[in-house]
Amino acid sequence: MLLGRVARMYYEHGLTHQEIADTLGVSRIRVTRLLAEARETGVVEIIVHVEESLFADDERDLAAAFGLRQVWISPSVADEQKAARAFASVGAEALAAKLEPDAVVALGLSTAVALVAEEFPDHPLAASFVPVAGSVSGLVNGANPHELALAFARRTNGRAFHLPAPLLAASPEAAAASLADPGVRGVLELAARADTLVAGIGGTARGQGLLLSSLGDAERERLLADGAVGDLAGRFFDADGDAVHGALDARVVGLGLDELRAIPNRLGIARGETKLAALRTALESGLVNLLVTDSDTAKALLAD
Amino acid sequence: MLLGRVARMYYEHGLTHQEIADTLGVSRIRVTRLLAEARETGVVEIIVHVEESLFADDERDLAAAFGLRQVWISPSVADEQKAARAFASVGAEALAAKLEPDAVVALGLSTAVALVAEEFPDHPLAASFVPVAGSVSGLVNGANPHELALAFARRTNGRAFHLPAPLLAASPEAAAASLADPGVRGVLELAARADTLVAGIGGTARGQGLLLSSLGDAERERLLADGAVGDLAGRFFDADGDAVHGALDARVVGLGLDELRAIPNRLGIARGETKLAALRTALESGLVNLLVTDSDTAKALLAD
DNA sequence: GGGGATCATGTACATTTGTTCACAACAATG
DNA sequence: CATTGTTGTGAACAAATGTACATGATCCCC
Repeated sequence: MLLGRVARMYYEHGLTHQEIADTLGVSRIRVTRLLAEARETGVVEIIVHVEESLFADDERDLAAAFGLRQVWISPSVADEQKAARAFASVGAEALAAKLEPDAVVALGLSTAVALVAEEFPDHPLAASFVPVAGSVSGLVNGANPHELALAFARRTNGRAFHLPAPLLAASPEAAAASLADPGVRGVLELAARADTLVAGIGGTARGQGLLLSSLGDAERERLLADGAVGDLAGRFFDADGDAVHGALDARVVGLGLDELRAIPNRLGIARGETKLAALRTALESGLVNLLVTDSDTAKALLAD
Repeated sequence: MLLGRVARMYYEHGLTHQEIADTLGVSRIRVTRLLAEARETGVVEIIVHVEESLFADDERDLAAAFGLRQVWISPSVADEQKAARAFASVGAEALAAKLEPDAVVALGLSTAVALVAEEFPDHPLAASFVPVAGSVSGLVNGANPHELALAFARRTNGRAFHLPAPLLAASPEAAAASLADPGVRGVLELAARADTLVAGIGGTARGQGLLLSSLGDAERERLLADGAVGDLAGRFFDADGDAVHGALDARVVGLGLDELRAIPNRLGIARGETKLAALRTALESGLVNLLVTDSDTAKALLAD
């Protein structure tokens, strides 16, 4: 077990990579890689014994300001990749905290949620993961609700459901036909009874979010004219947090805004300046009652 | 709790010192130091999940070759300071493994044992620590048996005993007088009944060990002429592992070699080329039945 | 027995981390 | 009130670590 020896020499005896390489007769780079592997595989476990969360005060303030049940904040850093990972791991922590064994989790389609799935720890909870809307067509590498449900299910030893329908049907009639399908309806009914919703919150900037980016400019303009300020799991809402019913809304195959709002735990996952307006509305109108965001966004939300 | 936030940002979110410093508005150096503090104070705990020890095969071979009950080997590295610390921490591990609550531990005076005391983990065992010989006069920073016993006692919430006598009396008569003192005798009798002896093994090179370095060259020559190859806790032995009785031996205030040998667990702690001959004899003659050494010394001992 | 992919490896470099030093602020001591 | 030690600080440097890329091995499929 070379890996274990390397890990112990490094973490228990404080030798450098080079020293370990010399005593073991391997290259330094190999030691570096073995150590990375040891951390990834859990051979090396690092525990920080701190009860309080990183931004405890901001989390408390945000919860109070918007009447949220709980808030989690990840650290903002310049390095976007790192910030995204930190954000996702805080999201995973938040979801894990709310998840009970055999829970039913409704999943909104969102790149943020997809990242959370990646970071989700391996804990056998046997939960069920159910998409709240159909899939986008084409390759959207890993952000399709079905893959997403699968990723969560794999990590929790749970079950993943598939909604065999497009997120956006070609016409209102086609959407209605999809919804009439027993398989589709069954899954959506299950999603509606979920304990917990996990969804991203999207803004209305051009090209933002999986739904908007699949629309033309004309349709987007129409949405804005109808008062849309953002979307939750594929459903656009206006400045009061009410659903924007229109041509687009009728083509979406998924739970409606009121059905989403009926789910007890509604965990919103969003960060970034472009999402601020949507986020503010979603929080004020109670669309979500649990929030994961980053510290910059939190500060902006609190700066009122 | 700045410390905790820094630790979590670093270990849970993988930010760099600089990134943490920027988000928290402190200097990078401060972050570096806080992280070091977090590791030292145990706020950050690093566990390596590996059952097998570092040099399991050599340990097994050495135990078999010399009929030892158990052997612990620390990694040898060029950096002497680091090697010493690794050695000491393995020594601490070994002693901790053999220590039962309320045990009586006899302590041989040795810099190696002193280092072990430094590395000994804080575990409340309520053991008693008893010197097997008197103190050296003058300042030998931290290697006096009394300080040594205190250091162990502090970390185990145990009791430290003091032997109010010099290691080396001015004359055989003075030594006898010391031994006649009820306080001294009481402590030595307790030491003789110890469950475990922890002692360094010294060679006979000039200036080596606390005892030899306090002698003149003439006395050392005399010792060699009498056949001494090394010492255990202040008592010199010859190539057969038998006591070297002579002018020096009569002046030492402490347990005799036979009394040391009567202690059930005898943990020898020694490493280095200069100690090889002494170590080999001590092992072959059963002066110790438990051994802590480093990998270079282990290899040399096995190369027969 | 060739391609062609995948994997492991090491070199060279970039980044990150740790350490030494000099200085300043403060507290204890004469 | 000077003085000595103690502590905390950051700048500058030295060391350690991580990464991108190039190379060579190995396997697999045709």
